[in-house]
Amino acid sequence: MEERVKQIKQQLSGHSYKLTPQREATVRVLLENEQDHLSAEDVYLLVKDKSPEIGLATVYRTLELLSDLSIIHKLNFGDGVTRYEFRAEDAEHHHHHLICLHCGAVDEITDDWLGPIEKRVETEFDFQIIDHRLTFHGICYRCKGQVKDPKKLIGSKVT
Amino acid sequence: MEERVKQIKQQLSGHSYKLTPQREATVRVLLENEQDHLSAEDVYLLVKDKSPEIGLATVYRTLELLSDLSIIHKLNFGDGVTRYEFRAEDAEHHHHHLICLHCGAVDEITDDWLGPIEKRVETEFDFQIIDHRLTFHGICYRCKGQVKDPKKLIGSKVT
DNA sequence: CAATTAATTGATAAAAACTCTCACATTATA
DNA sequence: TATAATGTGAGAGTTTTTATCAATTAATTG
Repeated sequence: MEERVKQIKQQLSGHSYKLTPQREATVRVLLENEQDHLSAEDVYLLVKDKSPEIGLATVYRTLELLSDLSIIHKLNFGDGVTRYEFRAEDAEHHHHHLICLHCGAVDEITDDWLGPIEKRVETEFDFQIIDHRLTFHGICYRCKGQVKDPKKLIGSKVT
Repeated sequence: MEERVKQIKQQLSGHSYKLTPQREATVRVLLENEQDHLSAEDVYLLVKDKSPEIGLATVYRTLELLSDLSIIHKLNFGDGVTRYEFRAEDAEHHHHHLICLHCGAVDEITDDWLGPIEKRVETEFDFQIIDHRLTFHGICYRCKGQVKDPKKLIGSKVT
C-alpha cells in the first residue's frame, strides 16, 4: 500500500505533478477499493469520509490526471457513469470483464486470450491495435438458476 | 428497404406496438444510415429534415422501444453518447468494432471469432454468456503513418 | 526572507445527454 | 359515436461531468 502510494507519487513527479493531500486521499481510496469499479461519485463519497473538505471537482480532476498518466483506466459498463480501475503496471492490455445482467456484478478475467485474434485483426484489417476491451454479458455463477428467461435480459442494455 | 420497414412493422405489431409515422421516419433514418453509428441527436436531426414536427423525446422513445425489442443495439464507444445500430437478424451475437484513436472511425468485424474463448469463460468461470462486446482501439489503415507516438493516444480514453 | 509567479483547490455555474410530465392528439374498442 | 388506450410534442427536471474563478498553497526568484 505505502509502496504503491510512493510509486504513484513518483509517477506524478516524473510529469511535474505533485501528490497533494487531496490527490493522495483519492489514490488511497482507489487502492483500498481496488476490487470494486468505483464511479467518480463513489470515490468522492469515500474520500469525504476521511477528508470532508475535499471538493467533487478535485476528485474528477485527480481521476482525469491519473487516467492521463495511464495509472488508472476509465471504464464504461453502460450504466451511465464512468468507472475507474487501476491499470496493472506490467499488463500490456486491459483485462476482460464478466458482467452479470441479473445482479450487476462485474468479475474479471486477467488472462489475455486475444493474442491470435489480434494477429488476425492486424493482418486482415491492417489495423494497429493499441488496446482492446472485451466484455461478456450474461449470468454469473451466483445468479445461476434464478433466471428463467435469459433472452429477456438482453433488451435495452447499452455498450 | 421497404421489406425491412414492413418486417419491423410486424415485429412491432407482434408486441402490440404500432408503426406510427414518427416511428417509421426514425426507422427509415436508421436504415438509410446503417453504416454509421448514429447517436440519438444524429437521428433526431436527420429525422427533422423530413419530418420537422417530430420531437426529440419521441426519437428517444422510439430508439428505446426498438432496443427493447432487440431490433437495434445500443452501443457505447466512450464518447459520452449512446449510439445505435441494427441488430443482424440472424446473428446470435453482437459483432466487433475497430475504433481508430486518431480519426475516430468505427469499422466492423462481422465474423465472430470468440467461440473458443466463450467456451473457456463458460467452463472456467461458470458464467452463462448471453452476449459479448469486443472492441479494438488503435490506428486504422487510413491513419497509418500519420501517428508518431501511438502510446500517447491511449491516455484518458474511456470504455 | 520577502515578493512574485505558478499550481492547485473548492464552490458553484454551466453543459450535455437523457428522462419525465402532462396536456393534447390519434387510434382502437365497445 | 362515446370511451378508453396509446402515442406525441414541448419543455421542465435529472444526472453526470466540465468550466470558471476567486482563494489558497507551494515553488521560485531576487
